[in-house]
Amino acid sequence: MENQQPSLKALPLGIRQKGILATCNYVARRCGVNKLTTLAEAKRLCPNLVIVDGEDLSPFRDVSKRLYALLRSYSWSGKAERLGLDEVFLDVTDIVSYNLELLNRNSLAHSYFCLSRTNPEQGFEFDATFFSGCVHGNISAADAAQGSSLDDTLYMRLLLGSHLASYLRLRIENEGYTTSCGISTNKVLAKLVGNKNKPQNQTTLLALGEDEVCPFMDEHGLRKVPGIGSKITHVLESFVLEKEIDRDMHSMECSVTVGQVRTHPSIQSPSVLDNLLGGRGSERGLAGKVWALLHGVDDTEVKPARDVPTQISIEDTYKGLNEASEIRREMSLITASLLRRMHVDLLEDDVPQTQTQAQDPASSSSRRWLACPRTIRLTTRPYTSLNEGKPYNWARASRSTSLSSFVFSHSMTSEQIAEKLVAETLLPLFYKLNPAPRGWNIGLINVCVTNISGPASDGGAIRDIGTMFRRQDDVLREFTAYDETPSYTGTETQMTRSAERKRERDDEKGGVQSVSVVAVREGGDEEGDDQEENFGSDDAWDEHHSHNSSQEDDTEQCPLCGHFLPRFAMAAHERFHSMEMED
DNA sequence: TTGGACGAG
DNA sequence: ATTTCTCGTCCAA
Repeated sequence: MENQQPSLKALPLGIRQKGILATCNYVARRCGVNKLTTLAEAKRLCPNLVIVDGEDLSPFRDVSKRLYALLRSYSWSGKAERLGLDEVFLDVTDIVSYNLELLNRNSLAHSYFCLSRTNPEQGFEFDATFFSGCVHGNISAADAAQGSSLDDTLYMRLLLGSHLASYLRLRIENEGYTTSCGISTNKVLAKLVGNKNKPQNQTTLLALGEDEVCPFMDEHGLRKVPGIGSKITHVLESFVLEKEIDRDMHSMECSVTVGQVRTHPSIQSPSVLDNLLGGRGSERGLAGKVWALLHGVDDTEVKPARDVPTQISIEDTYKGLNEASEIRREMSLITASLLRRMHVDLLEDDVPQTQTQAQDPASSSSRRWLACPRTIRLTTRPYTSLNEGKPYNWARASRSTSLSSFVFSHSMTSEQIAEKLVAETLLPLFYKLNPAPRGWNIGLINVCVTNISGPASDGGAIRDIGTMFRRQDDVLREFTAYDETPSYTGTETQMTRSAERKRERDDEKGGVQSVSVVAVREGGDEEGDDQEENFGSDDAWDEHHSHNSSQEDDTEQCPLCGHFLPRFAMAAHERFHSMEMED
């Protein structure tokens, strides 16, 4: 928003959804306005607050997608995990390792950071005698340790990470956005330290061992630790204070710090936590996970970048719907909206490429599905007036079924598809969920498509690694075409020990999923040891490239079975599938 | 596989 | 007006 209307940048701005602010900028936050504050409260705190309707988040998603693609294009490992619309984790261990070896220890002040393994020209000059941006931690102590102890490399790796972060943040700044960033050795530390100098600066956590990591963790409120939510906080807080905490679990403030829990005399091993947190599900890892988090230990990997989301859902809230007609109408609206999202996120990019289909009216419907959801789920929740139920009315209930394939038809209009879907799938699910003949009191409707996998109905396994890389490379090349930023052509990966990750945060928007194909790389790399992966030789790459381009001209892909057919045969082919579905 | 709990923005 | 709208992971039945 601020970018389309730069005049807004100096003003307090809030994004409204229903009666609350879904988010707001930092100017507004200085007035005491926050995420989730009610409209009335926000107006009171900040009378000149500019309010923008956030019912349609498409503009935010678009920006998010662009910036995510930008960050991702710098990754060598492909590890670029999106967190919400405006945050990204990048695992840059490989880039940092490479540049660590490039360093000339005799002239650190005139160093060069290489961003491409294949093109030495791509990079930037920097001064490796200091960290870029803010540093959290005791530099002199660490510096001393650097001289004496073995771990001078971690110090230098963090330093390199800080310069890479600055470079990437500058790229995003050039696009018109402000960012903050945390640089550390794992996700939880990077995220926490990234909070230190929001919203316009980055922070590197200079902590070389447990002796420095624990003090850093200790000062944080329990609830601030990502991964420790309201439930766990409630349990642990009650325990250390030796009393039941009555206060609404959702209130963000939690007086208890990580340190209080970590140093509590009764909590000296994960097994004690196990007793406290054992009660329900997640039995297996939970206690150990929490224990590790309290110590700043987090060995979860930064997830590989994805090209399609795993689920897409649209929901809306109401103050109690009771009429079948209303419910049906709202379901139609939601479904239509969901179909639009599926087009944006799952349909192949409408690339200018082939001129043949440029003015063909049917061209928009000839785009291929990158992936198809196989399941649809309807969730409802009863409307709860404010004082009726005190416990958290998170009473959602859902029913799901397989998603009929006519949804991917190229020969029906979106309106037809939506109506058919409501009539044949969603209403039945609704009645399964709410058998009551009358008196529904619907407070929320959510429609979600999930179980998204490749267009060929093969269960989602990526069988065609060559195609996968070709598309990824195309994405990068497109990007560099109009932005003259580096791209890389190799897809091999190399990891070394001592993972280093960094996280990027965009101010009001950012993050994303991109529309292309890379999908999940199956196969685990184990933490700690060097990882070598070699897929996709250049030969296979070329073969698929030519193969595929020849198909783009006069054939299209059946979204149901993945077959490529001549355009004129597609309608009949779809009828074939419809008949197939009947029985 | 399905549905719920929980946690993230 | 305390609950917006998503997205992801994990667990048990």
